[in-house]
Amino acid sequence: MQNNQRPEPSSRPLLKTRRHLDPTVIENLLESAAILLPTPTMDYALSIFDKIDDPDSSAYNVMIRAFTMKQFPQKALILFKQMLENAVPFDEFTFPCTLKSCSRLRGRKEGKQIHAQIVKCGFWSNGIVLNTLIHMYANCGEIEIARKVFDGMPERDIFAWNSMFSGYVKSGYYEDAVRLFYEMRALGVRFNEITLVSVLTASGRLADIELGEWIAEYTRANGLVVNVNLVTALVDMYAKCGELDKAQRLFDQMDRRDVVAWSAMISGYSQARRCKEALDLFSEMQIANLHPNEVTMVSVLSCCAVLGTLETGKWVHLYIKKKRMKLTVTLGTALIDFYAKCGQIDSATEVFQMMPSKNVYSWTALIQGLANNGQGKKALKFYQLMRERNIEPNDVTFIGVLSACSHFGLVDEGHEFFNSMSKEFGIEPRMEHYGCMVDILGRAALIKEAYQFIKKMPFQPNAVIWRTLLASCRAHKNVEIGEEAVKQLVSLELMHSGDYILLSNIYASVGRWEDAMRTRNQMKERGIKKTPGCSLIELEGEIYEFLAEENAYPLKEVYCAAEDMIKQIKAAGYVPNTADARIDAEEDDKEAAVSHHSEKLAIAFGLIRTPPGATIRISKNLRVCTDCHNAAKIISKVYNREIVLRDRNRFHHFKEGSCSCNDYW
DNA sequence: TTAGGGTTAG
Repeated sequence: MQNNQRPEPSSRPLLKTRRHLDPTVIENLLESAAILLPTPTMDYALSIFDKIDDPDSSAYNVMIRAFTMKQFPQKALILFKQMLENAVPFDEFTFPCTLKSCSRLRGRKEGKQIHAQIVKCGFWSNGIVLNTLIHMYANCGEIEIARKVFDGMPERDIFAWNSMFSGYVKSGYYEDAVRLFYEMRALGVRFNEITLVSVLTASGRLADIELGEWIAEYTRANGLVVNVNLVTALVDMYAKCGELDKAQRLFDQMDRRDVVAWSAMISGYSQARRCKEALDLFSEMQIANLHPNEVTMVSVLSCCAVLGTLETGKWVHLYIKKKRMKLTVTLGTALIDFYAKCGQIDSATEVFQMMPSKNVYSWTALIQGLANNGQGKKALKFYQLMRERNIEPNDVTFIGVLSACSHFGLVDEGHEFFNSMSKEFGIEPRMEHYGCMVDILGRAALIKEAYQFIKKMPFQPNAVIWRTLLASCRAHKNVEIGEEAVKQLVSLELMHSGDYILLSNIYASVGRWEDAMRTRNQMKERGIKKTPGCSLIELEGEIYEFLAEENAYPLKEVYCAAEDMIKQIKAAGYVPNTADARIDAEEDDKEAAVSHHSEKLAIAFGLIRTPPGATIRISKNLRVCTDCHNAAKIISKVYNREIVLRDRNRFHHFKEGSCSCNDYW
């Protein structure tokens, strides 16, 4: 070239020689522009395509394939429609990519229309077409149709089997995936690494460690440990089977760890509720210079929510914004849940409103968050809005809705929602929903009604139900039904230390101090140890301990001080109840959940008695729960006191009825 | 031209 300049990326030389009219040349050029050129857009390819007078099937196929590959599935389908309108004949290469685009878009309607075209054009026996058809149906939630196509195939290759496995796994039919794998082996069909990845996901979700170990052994024996996808699936399987040490060891041995491998390991710790370790690993990931993505952040935020590390979570949110990460439904929901659990309900609402798409999880997280942060009316408003948007609620949504009703004494509404579950939505109420109803009635002082409600339950009430009733009896001083609840708990052999404390407090509430002491002594005699419900008050370096259940202060004095504070809280419009403590606690820490109530009493006592400027430290590893939070807010206003509550991770500063929080690690 | 790993609400 004389002028040393590169030619413009156009077809000028071709035009000069008029070779651009040669269809073979045009098609090669189109393929290069659409598929081989590493450009993220399709502008150049489109300009060539538009110059072709009557594009044939091959030209369309190239464009459809390129749009599918470059993540423009919508455009691929538009071109397919154009082919139909322009009567361009489909061939065997048209369908696989078009169906893949349908899968990406979860377009089952479009997929079915394309299926009709496949039958019409006589491609119903083409193996590759059928394989992608299975994949499309399985990905669009039509797993039964996918299976019908699979079963109807005269010959199934590895693609057909793998499409079926991944379909089962993506739809959550893990047992079916495992069953099919055993069938495959019984038939002597060869599987490959891709098969194993899907089956590992299934065995992890089912906690089927036996199958998982078998695959791990197979992987080692056949030298497959070089496959990053397969090893990541193994790490994930071990983590989901509760074998975190094995998962970590395998992760450590990996030569190359990508963002998915790190995310799998972080989520492993997160799901095992080993949140501190998950966050440590997240720091390590950054030191290793690996960039987290949306999926990593979901696990990280979930840990921040559990630990109550507001500052860390806020940093994660800033990072998400700075890196312009996509606010996916999952990520948005994790953010809502994080902010709500840290008491920042306005930020949770803001995130919800920013989300481009929402599902039942996001709505439920917000409703639950609002209900737990004392905004029951708003929670119900969002439920109404959700219904107006035609989002179908599920069983979890109703736990949020019913708990909003209980915080606000909405008995009639509670009944209506409870009845609507099965009538309108075909959801049979579970133990938890009955528990919510008992709580609603109990908080509203309808103790007899709550008791009758339990009696009419269609299945045996569990200890939580009786404990909820017992807590209501304590709040509303009902000795008779309280004793009945205890009788039931004794018969179920599920009496906890907290139940004795509740019964003792019921006696105390009606001035039966001897019975109150007798109940506590009974607990000691029966060797039932109470998790110390103590609060520590840190004042000028000195630590003062408050033990509610011991005789550090006479029972009567502790009780009356707590009662006085509860009156103040009620006067300010909030109804405290032990059910919140139970909701707040870790699932495996029931003992702590129950003792939390006594702790709140101790805090109440401490708040009133301690001098200004004191820091109340929450004992054990519990978070400052909603009740404590609200109590402190109200006390700071009513008693005009500055209060600092401190739990494992945060300082909560209360002043004039509002709160600000700081992480301290 | 078709198949694969990590994520959310109780």
